[in-house]
Amino acid sequence: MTATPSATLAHPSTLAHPPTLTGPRPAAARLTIAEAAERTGLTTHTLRYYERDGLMLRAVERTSSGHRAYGEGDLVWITLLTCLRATGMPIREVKVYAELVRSGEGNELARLDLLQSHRARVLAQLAEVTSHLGAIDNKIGVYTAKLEAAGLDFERAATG
Amino acid sequence: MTATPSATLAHPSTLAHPPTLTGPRPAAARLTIAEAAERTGLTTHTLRYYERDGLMLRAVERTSSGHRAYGEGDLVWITLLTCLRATGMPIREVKVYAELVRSGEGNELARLDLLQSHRARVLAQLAEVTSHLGAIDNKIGVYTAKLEAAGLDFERAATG
DNA sequence: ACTTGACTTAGAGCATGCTCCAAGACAGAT
DNA sequence: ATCTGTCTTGGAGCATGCTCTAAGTCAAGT
Repeated sequence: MTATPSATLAHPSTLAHPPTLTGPRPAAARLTIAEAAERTGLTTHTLRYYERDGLMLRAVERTSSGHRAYGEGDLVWITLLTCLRATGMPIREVKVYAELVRSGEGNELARLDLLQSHRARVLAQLAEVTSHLGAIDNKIGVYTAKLEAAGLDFERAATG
Repeated sequence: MTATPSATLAHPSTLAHPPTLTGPRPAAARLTIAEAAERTGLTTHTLRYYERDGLMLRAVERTSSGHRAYGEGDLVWITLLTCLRATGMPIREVKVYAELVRSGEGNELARLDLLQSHRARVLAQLAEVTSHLGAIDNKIGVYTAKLEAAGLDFERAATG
């Protein structure tokens, strides 16, 4: 389980030192897809699916044997994806955002627009859910009162 | 367009007076499925689907020609369904709730349990979304600052 | 009588977002 | 050398929740 010297990238979890890379990334710890899945809370299936579907900024790096090697930047990006998805942004739109980021600087206004209109939708949805939750709370109140009354009756009957 | 006397139920929207019903419901205004759809914000397709799928407390009444005639109670129930669905309760579980209500009094505790655990899930989800929204807000802040800085640069360049 | 329009049904189709499968590659251990 | 475990791929499958279609019924209008 020691670091094996390799011209290309060996299996990430076996590396004590970062290998020499030909890509544009600086040396950093790499994770297998299983490790990335654990850190992000997604499944390996979902990670592959996201990459296939164009949600990643670029193809994830590979080891010499073709296995994915996730870097810190990948994890940060996946975390953002998770925020967007968890707030209900459809994959289609996440893809648009990814394309904007991928195409480099100069479109910050477009990114901001996208995020802000998403934000507005999320706020609207939060308000809607909260309001419907209020109605459900009322219902809960009705049943609670009913059961409390029944409970008192029961106690009265049992006591008296 | 006046009320037509009928032994059974005529087309609801043509009725000036409630017809005599053999069912257990008291006389009340009845709505066509299109009207019910408009009032509830659902589509006629969805209303039929909900009924087929067992989400209604009982089969909706019919006119003599077999058309659905929604009563006040139906609309109230559909409103509750909408609250549950809009807060993310799966149809499967709405069906369980409907079955509890349908089976009459005596299971108020079960209904309360169901509603309360749903409420807990909704609160958890609201918290999660709110937290992720915070991360998105940060991102928005970053882009806003960036663009403001660029705007100042632009103004400086244009002015000086 | 005929047209129009809203309704009926069973059942098919679709959008979304995963989730899983089968066949194969490869590294490390025995 | 072979076994084990983790990975790879393309593509199929699935759960949810509608959404729509086709063929037909019916009542009212002309």
